Amino acid sequence: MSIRNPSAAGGVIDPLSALGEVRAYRDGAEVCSQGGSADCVYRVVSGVVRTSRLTEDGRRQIGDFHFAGDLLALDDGEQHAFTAEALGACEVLVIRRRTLEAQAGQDITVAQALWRASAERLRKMQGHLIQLGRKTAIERVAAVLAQFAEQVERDVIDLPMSRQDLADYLGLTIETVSRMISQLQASKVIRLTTLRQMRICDPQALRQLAA
Amino acid sequence: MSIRNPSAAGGVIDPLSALGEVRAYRDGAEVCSQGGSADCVYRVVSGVVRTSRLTEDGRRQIGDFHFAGDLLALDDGEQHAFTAEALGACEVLVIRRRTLEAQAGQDITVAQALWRASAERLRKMQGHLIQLGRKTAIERVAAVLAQFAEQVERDVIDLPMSRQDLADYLGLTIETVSRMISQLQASKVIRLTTLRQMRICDPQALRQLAA
DNA sequence: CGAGGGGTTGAGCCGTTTCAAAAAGAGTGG
DNA sequence: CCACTCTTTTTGAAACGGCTCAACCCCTCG
Repeated sequence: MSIRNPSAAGGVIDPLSALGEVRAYRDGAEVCSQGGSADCVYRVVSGVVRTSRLTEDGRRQIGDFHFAGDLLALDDGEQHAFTAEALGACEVLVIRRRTLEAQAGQDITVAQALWRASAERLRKMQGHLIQLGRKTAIERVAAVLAQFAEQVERDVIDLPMSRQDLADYLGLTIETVSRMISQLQASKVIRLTTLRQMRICDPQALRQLAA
Repeated sequence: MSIRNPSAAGGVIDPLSALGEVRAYRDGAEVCSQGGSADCVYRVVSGVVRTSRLTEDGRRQIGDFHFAGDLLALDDGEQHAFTAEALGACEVLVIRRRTLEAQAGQDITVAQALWRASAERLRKMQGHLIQLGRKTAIERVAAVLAQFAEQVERDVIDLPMSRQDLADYLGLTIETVSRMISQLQASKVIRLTTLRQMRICDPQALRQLAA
């Protein structure tokens, strides 16, 4: 979530950062590719990374938007199940999987960090599952906006992703997302300042709509 | 998935079974409850367990159907995010979370088993996510049936769950699930022997439909 | 035999998608 | 700074897939 450096927060040296190198990615750059051999694990240092998966016939589902501190590709076996791409400029800590596994075998704090990170991903994914399975369009859009607002702890949120990205995250079409945003604006719950920035005018109403 | 005892397969003694006790549950019995304090982790020994989550207004989403060997509640923090219930008679290995964490701190094989189990859940959940976000009703139903058939490696599959369970797993209504099953039967892809048992007549067509 | 619970089927409705076009930005070169 | 183009977003109208509501069926059980 929004924890920048979970381990450092407890006064402990972050056990992961020493295991890999930080790489910079520019907007749209591919961090790893679906189907590619999964020999690395990633942690977002700065910026936002989107993970997505393509079906054979071209339908896309976005797994999540990952912010600083989030670990990626924990779930992969032989091959990456997801493509990860930078939304805007990003820095990502890249760790070789073998290095990480070796370290997890020696260092308990590493093993626990991995387990905890996996558990957090699982929890987030469960929420996503309910969104897609049981919520209406307006609920999904309201929920994702509320989530972003909570993450930055502000009423003004910047959207690093396109409407298409939002649609593919929410299991909707771009048109439906656009309509829901317009609807939220019409009912004075939010107000767009630019296409990619909005102000939550009525956070309570937004949470209510998110159900 | 269908791995009965991943560790024993490699000739190693299963590191988890010694850490808890096996309990028996009868049909419909609750293994753990959403919102209840998450002080245990579970592994299905025999039978099928369904995990589900209820929204405040009563909508239900089933997370998964868990078969022998599957670990449950790995994802939970303070409270269980899901309710787990027995579908038919079940045996479940119940392990205290504190015991497990302590053991994971000492025994690398335990820590790795946990990580691997989490990774597997994560992967399975990603598939589920695409189903809910991007697939049509017929594709979802075909996919879950194909999945069951693959699991038991037979063309005759027993459904331990009700139509309502299937609907809540697939993000559909009971009527739609029923219609899709009828449709599959009309097109000779499957054939119901009883309400809860069917024969896959054309496995290839089923996979095709699952997309 | 009657009651009750799951499952199926039908008709009509509604929310989301689809297709199409206009509007608003963003980027480029003069 | 303005014209021009290209892309993204918004809006509109119509079609469609899945949902809702309701009746019916089929078992099981008492």
